[in-house]
Amino acid sequence: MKKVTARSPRKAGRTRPAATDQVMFSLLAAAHSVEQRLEAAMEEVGLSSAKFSALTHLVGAGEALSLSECAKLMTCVRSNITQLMDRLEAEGLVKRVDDPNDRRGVRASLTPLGIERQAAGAKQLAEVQKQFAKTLAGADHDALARVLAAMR
Amino acid sequence: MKKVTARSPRKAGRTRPAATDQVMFSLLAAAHSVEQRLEAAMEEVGLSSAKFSALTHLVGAGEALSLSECAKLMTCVRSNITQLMDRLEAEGLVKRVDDPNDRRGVRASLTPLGIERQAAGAKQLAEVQKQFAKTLAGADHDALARVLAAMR
DNA sequence: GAAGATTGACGATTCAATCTTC
DNA sequence: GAAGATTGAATCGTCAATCTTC
Repeated sequence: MKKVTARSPRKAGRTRPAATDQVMFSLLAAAHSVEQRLEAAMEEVGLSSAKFSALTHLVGAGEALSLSECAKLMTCVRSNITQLMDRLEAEGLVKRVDDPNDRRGVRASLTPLGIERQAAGAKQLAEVQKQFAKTLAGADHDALARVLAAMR
Repeated sequence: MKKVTARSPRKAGRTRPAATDQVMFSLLAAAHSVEQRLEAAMEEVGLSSAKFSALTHLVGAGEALSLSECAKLMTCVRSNITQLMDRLEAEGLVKRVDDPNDRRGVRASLTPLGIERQAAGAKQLAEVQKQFAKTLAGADHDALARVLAAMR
């Protein structure tokens, strides 16, 4: 999906409260902007959000995970993981290993390079988060947290 | 891009203020959820967000638009529009017409079916927005609007 | 040479169908 | 038959050529 930009019927001098109908679009636009920054930051270390997410889950697990487990953790469809792992494996960041207990299963195992890359990604993420926090004044930050919690 | 789910280290009883580090992820998750709902609503009338967006810009313009103009309005790359128009044209929602003034140019023209479909999409969008507004209490709504305006 | 559009390739995502193994 | 993984096709997005026309 993406964007869904809505025309902003900004009446000349009006700068005030995002027309109540537009709040939803503002939310989407804000998230989109954050995603862009995040994606750009990841690209600096040769990753994408999807790749970083997969690596992070593997690091967090501390062991090889079956592709199905990865799919569950990333809340996506299995075939997605299959292809994501194809790309990660092609870059030497993970390696597929046979599941010893279940001959149907395949587990994704981090390579040293994968671990290293994940760490680099984590640093990038921290940077983006720091930037994000700085963008929001303290009060706004709390207000946003409260509102988002309310609509979860 | 997508998601970037972060592990939520929710300490037992803690329900409080999304750990300050997680606010950014909450924002992304909230937007993701809204996008899902929007996409689902559009699908009910045989559209996607991208298709609806293109149709809406054409309706708004009130005339055929060059593909470059569409790209500008949708803030995306020209080749994206080429393919989006391919799909819209295949469904009979728009028609490519030669630009009379510039032999390089191609303009996208709405068909009656395209107009009708856009109206259906607009209805779906209104429904999602209504739902969105209802989810947020009045105060939260205003607070969100203010915060998002501050971080734009 | 620059602008308009297309094409081809790839990333990320989904779905439906298939194969192997439980 | 159900679960694990893969494959193939579709959408939506990007970029890097390429072709035609200005």
